[in-house]
Amino acid sequence: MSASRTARERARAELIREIKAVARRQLAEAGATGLSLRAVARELGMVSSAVYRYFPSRDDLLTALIIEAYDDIGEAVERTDAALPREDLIGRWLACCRAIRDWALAHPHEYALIHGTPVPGYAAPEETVIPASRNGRALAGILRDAEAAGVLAPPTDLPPAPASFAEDAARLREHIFPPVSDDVILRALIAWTWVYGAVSFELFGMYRDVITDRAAAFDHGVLCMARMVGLPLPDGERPANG
Amino acid sequence: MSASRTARERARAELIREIKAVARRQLAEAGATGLSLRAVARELGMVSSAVYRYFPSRDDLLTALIIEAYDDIGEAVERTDAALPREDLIGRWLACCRAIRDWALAHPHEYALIHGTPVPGYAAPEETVIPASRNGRALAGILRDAEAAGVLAPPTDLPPAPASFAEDAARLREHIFPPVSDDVILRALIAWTWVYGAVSFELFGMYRDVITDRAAAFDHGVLCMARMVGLPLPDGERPANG
DNA sequence: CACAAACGAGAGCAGTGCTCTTGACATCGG
DNA sequence: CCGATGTCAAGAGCACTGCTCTCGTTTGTG
Repeated sequence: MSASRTARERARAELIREIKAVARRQLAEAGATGLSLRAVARELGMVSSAVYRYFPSRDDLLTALIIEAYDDIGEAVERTDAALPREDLIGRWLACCRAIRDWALAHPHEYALIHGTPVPGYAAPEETVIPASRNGRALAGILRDAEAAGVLAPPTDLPPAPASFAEDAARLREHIFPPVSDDVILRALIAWTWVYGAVSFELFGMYRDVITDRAAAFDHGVLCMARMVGLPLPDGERPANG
Repeated sequence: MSASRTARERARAELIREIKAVARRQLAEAGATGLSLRAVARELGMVSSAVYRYFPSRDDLLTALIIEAYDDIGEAVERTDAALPREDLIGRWLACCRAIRDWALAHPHEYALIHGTPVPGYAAPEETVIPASRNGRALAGILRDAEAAGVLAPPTDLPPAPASFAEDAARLREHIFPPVSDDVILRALIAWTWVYGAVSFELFGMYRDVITDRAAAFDHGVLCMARMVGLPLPDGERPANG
């Protein structure tokens, strides 16, 4: 299985790896539209048509890189989460969100690839749907542990989820979310949305001349979102209330 | 002034307008990277090099289109806001956010241009910074009216803004925000971030197989954000509390 | 051993952004 | 009124792109 039989297959797998490695480097330097199959081939010392033996088109190579990027950020978040004590819920939540931001800042072009404008005529294939949900899964796992520990206390002064969300909530509850109310599930999606919105805004320059200490502002937003879904805030961040 | 003197100047202005119109149509159809100077020229019945007399490079044409897009969405929001009674604060807030979403859904490629991945080596020039803040200004205006009416009641169970935000808050308070606390200003920025994050997620397919009734979910998120900044919720959405 | 599949190399097609030169035209000063 | 000046569209051309096709050659297998 893992040990490819023939030398040809081993060479093929190795070459695919090399192509992806070079492509990823070029992607990191020049961005998605700057990724050139010919340039990749040139750097590898072969001719452009040879690359087409391994990736039938430029978009296929791009798709492979997108999947790698999803895996990369997904693994970064999961590793961060796994390194923390399970009972430190808010610490895990904050760390996971920070991991997303840190990864994005370290890999701006790859982040743009997976959370930015889809390339020209490029439609995200089905293969990219599953890895895209990994980060959401990690955050949902924290919610699950919070629910199991009985510490989930969502604020009651927010509007109720719309009735049309009930079916979605039921499906999500079956697959990745703990058995919490529709409200909490939708708020978790809102939080998930915000995290990526904030990272995108920061990366695409929207906070220029607006927010200086973006790391601190990001943490603050993440804690606000945690409060919204019902996670207990750390003592230092809990406001004075009677 | 407005009446250009020579026939040559008039012809030039007219041609610039035509180029931008054709380019915008092509942009709407094929996206940013699908915008081809040669194709624009072809459709206008002239040769590619002639276009360079009016736009020194493809990026300059793109920049012009970006500015137009900012103006377009900015005007859409402001017109929406102006059409509502000033005292209907939450109605204006909701309508403005909906206007952003509606515009983005109607002009996905242009939205991607201004809030998606920056094009390859393209760095957003200074001209695009000012029009980018128009939408934020509209939302801040609602906050201003709410503060003036004395109905701003931000929840107290959220963490306080970090100290490092004080300088930014002071500057923003001088320019576009009403004299409210640092907390409220930062929460408004969080809300602003969320709105665009949600629109981007929807547009880029992140809600596929997650949220079905995206309009309702968007409204719900917008109301949650309104509650977070302290706007009074409409009666129908206010949860039962004592 | 023979045959088929896989392979690298090269030529070629249609397209791109952009530059440079050329010749026609309009505008303005003397 | 006429010539100098500047603007214009057009075309050729450069370097690049994704992609296809055809060559021999190499490699693995029946």
